Amino acid sequence: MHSDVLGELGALAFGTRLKRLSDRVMQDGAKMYRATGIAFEPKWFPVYYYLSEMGPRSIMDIAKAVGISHPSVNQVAREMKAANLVSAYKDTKDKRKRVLALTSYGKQQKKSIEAVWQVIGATLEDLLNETGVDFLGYMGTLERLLDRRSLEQRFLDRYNPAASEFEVVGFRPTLASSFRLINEEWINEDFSMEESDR
Amino acid sequence: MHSDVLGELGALAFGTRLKRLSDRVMQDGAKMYRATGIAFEPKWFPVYYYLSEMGPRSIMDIAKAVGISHPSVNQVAREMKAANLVSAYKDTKDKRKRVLALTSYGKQQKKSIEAVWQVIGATLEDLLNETGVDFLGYMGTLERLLDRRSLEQRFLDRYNPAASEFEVVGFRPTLASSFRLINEEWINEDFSMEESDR
DNA sequence: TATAATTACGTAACTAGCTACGTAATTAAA
DNA sequence: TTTAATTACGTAGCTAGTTACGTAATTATA
Repeated sequence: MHSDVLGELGALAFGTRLKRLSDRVMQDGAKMYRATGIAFEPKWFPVYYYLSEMGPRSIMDIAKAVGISHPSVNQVAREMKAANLVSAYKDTKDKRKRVLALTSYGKQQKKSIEAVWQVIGATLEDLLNETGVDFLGYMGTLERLLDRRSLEQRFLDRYNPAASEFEVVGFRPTLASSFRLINEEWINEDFSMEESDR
Repeated sequence: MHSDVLGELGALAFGTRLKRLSDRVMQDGAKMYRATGIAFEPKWFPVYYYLSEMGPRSIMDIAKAVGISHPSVNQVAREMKAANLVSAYKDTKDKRKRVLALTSYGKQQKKSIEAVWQVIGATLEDLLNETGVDFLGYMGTLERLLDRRSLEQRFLDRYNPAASEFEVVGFRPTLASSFRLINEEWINEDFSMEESDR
């Protein structure tokens, strides 16, 4: 499809490819819901599912459980409220908390939504099966590896090993500083602009 | 880390998890560049790499090659131009086209950028190796499967098989319409709003 | 060769996440 | 029991992509 420069690049292009794949899947996800005519959006999925399984929960509970930031939960909540799927009320024990719950309409919709989920789930399952491997399982492995030690931390340990907990050999500390130096000169660069700006 | 409701859900949560993982990797990607002090952003990566390998190329060429939309390329181009990494000029043969090229400064920066890429690449390679499987390879398989037949198409064939090319058995066509019906009633719903709105 | 269709591009507005920051409520510490 | 630290939340504004749409240039067709 795309001639795909990214394939050649190995691990370096992992992030770019992952994002491209994720964007593709999410876009088609939205199209799938739209095709069914159901009033539901892909980004509501984790919050709706969590509330329907666990009952009323606070904003932060939800954020932690589904792995997104609390402002995102808030945003989703506003939209789902507008669609009459959830309502919100203050926790009486802890007045800082705002608790979300499915409305009766929200609960009642579950059957229809689950029917759509069933088809989407089967579609994805078939796709993943076609890879011939346990892709979801490997993705889980990756998630757990990053839970243990973030990509940033992994990078920093390698980039500036002197600052690392276990004081590795080291001729690297200079590397970090040299990048910084290289980068500070660019201001005095002479450069030749071409035409066409729009 | 997150108690993770999504793991239980199997293939259905694939998109959500993929996005969450991709967001995580891209965020840390930005942090890695920042840590080096280099004036470079993750989203410039595919465009910069493509131009440095292929020489001057038009907006659409780039968009197709790296698999993003042309407005995105445009946006990236504007930023890279502001950073003096690329310049743009009209194609003299085809005046619709605008061609991007690395500036002399842009070319000259390649060594420093590649030094950073080397460390990022090694970090990612180690991470991926820790999964114990050829994760990139499986991701490639998935990409190719979706190139052949999009997720949306796979869904539609299953959801409304009558409309499919190969006229499958079928008691499903009704499914699509029933969803639509269910969904059109919701306007007349009675619903009980609770307090707390902010 | 005139006209229709297509292509390349730019702009605008939308999406779904994020960080940063401020405020109120709760919990811990002095 | 004051006071300090922490937690929960809301708002604002950023990010990196998207779709939709308009215009100019090229290509194909009648």
